[in-house]
Amino acid sequence: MLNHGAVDRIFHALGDSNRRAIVERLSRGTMSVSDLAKPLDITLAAVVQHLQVLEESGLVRTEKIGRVRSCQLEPGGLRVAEDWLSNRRGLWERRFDRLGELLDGPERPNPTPRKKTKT
Amino acid sequence: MLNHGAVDRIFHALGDSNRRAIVERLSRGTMSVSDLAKPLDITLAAVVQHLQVLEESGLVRTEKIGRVRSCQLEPGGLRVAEDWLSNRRGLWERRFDRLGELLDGPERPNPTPRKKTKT
DNA sequence: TCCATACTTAAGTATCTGCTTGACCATCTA
DNA sequence: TAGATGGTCAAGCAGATACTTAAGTATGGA
Repeated sequence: MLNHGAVDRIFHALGDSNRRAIVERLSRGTMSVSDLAKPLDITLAAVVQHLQVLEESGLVRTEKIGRVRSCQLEPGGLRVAEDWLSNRRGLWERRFDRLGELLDGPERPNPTPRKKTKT
Repeated sequence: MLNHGAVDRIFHALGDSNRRAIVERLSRGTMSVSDLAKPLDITLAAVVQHLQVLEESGLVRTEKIGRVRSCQLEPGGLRVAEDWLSNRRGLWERRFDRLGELLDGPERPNPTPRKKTKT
């Protein structure tokens, strides 16, 4: 399971609940490492390690100013994950619609915006 | 990190690349366990274990018909993850916009991190 | 009935992960 | 300049995780 594309790193990073908690807090605003650590019931060092993972995955950007490291969300990272999910869901739901058509005619209450059929 | 809400289970499940590969294939159509296993370079038993995790997280539904277990995607599971992500991103981007307005216009690429106030 | 197919389950293992401790460095404030 | 504050780094450990093997069950077909 040693893959390591961008998507892999992002979903791996989001797989941990403390890291998701960090993303959650950062979505409400930029924050220092020790501010992030405060409500987290783990040591500062552990938070730093989580931040490393988050930064390598592209979900978070950090910048050190003086002795304080300021952390902020990188929305593009979230976007990548979101897109992966919505593409998969889209594929499935389109397939499902087509099956519905086959089974009982063109009576779909949910009009999927159809573009060109690829493949 | 022994949380275990729905979101936790879903992101944990998506954290593994083989499990994501399974979701990927299932997004293209219903499939049996051994069909899923074929391109995966791990044993059938391992695939069954991954499917267990996916099913418990609500990302996949399976049904046994005769001796074949047929697996399909549960789009609602993907939806939960998607929503979590887009909510966080939304929060961040809305904050970002507001800050941009405050500063001087709708196009601030780099919000200056404020550092002077203590407490 | 016999064999193959399609899983299922349990037990064991190697590797990974999250976390801690403790020593350390850099910056700020009095 | 001294001490406090904020963060960094490395080593090590316990438990989680992904995986394997091996033995077993249920179903389908000849």
